[in-house]
Amino acid sequence: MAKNLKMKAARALKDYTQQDLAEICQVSRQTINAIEKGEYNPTIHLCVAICKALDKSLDELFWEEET
Amino acid sequence: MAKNLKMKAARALKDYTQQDLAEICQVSRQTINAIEKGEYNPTIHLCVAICKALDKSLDELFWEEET
DNA sequence: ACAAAATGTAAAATATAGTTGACAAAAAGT
DNA sequence: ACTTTTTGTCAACTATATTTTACATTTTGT
Repeated sequence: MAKNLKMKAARALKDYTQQDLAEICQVSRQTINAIEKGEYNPTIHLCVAICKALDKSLDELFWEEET
Repeated sequence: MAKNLKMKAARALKDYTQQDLAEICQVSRQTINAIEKGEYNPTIHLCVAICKALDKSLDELFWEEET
């Protein structure tokens, strides 16, 4: 899996630390870190929570062009 | 969780059975069934595969308005 | 240079996504 | 009415998302 730089950028735009975002989404900091690093595929529910926290759409942050 | 009727409708529009969609997405028929029934949250990777199979966007099929 | 905050990372545990096989109920075809 | 296809559902299993604890590294602030 590829790194999620779009998510990292959107988080930076909001001036949230990984910890901040984790708390808003009610997951651990490591989970946010792992998603940004592309280490695993989060559930859609978590993706939606992240999108709402960052004021972005699913397509903006999580669409994957490659197979 | 709520039923995913938008996904069911998009599948109907393509004239795919749950089995058809499952094979395209390389998951079991029961998994597709469970997602349409709203029994669990799929991973983003699977959501993207479903969207591609049904020619829909993530926002069209998987955005959740409620918390 | 130093301290504090933020990020990267790893191992062991838990929760839940997804599989497999099997059968019943409902819908569609003839 | 009958047969076939599709869908719903259940139980036991496997794979993996996510947690917790803990520590090292990097970045930021003073």
